[in-house]
Amino acid sequence: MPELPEVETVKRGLAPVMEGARISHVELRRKNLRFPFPENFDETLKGQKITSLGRRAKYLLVDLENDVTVIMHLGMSGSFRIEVDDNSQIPGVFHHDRSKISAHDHVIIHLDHPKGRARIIYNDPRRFGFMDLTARSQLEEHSFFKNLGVEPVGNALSSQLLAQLFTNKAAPIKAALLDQRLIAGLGNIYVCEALHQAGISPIRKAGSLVGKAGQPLKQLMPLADIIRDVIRKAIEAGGSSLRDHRQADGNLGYFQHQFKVYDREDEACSKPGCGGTISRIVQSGRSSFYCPKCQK
DNA sequence: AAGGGAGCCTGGCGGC
DNA sequence: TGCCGCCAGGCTCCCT
Repeated sequence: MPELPEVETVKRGLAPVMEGARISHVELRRKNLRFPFPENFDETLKGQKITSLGRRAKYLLVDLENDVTVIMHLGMSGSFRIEVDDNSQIPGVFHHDRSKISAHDHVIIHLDHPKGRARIIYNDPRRFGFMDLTARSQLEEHSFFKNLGVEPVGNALSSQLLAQLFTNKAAPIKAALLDQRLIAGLGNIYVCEALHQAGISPIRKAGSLVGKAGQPLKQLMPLADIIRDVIRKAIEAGGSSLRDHRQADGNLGYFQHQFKVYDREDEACSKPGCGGTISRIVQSGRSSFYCPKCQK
């Protein structure tokens, strides 16, 4: 499920149960996801109090009181669900029907929260997700993080920065925006949506939006604000729920209803007065949806 | 050296 | 109904 807004939504859903809770034990139902779990994964978590949850790009971060951070990535199909005991009174967490543990439930984190017991279950059919451990102080040096670009929400992302990142880039802007070393957290959906709003074709070479003096060309100017806006609105909507994929609290995100181009091949472009038709093309192995009439 | 493609996995869907 | 091929929100490695 996870681009940045979905991971942020997961974090917010898990926080009321996990923050301040103690991990009584961890069940690993297999020895690897995309990568093997670290040797000492379950022992390191066992007995630890969770001090806070965080997020960097599409990574979920779980801080423990022993200054270890658990790094979690949901890949393409990872999700969490929360199950609480009947008598639990954990604020902001509602009781959901206890479901059976299924074949793709790979990790179960058992929690003692001051207001009741709970368990956090990680499910991932395709197993592109992964988990790792790091000392909190070493996080930025970790191989997952050391080459990550700026967060797309927040002031670091500006048209000036985009111009700088795109200078002399021959790659299509679609690929540049998906490159986590430039901007960290964007994925296929939100890149398609942002480019449509900005009226920029995904095929356009990134470097062609930058002037000779390295300044953002007029067409590039609004893109930074548009990206920020798309991501913020998606977070507000609780992310996007494709194929009924649920958030950790059991709710569905609803941003998918606001898609203007993603998965809308052959539909009319929604831009007022455009009259174009949404196309699907493949760029570096991934679908790009765009309107050839108003995206240049 | 940057950019494109294959590979990692499983499940769901549409077409025949 | 059944089978087959295609597609999927990510990321890394390898080849050119």
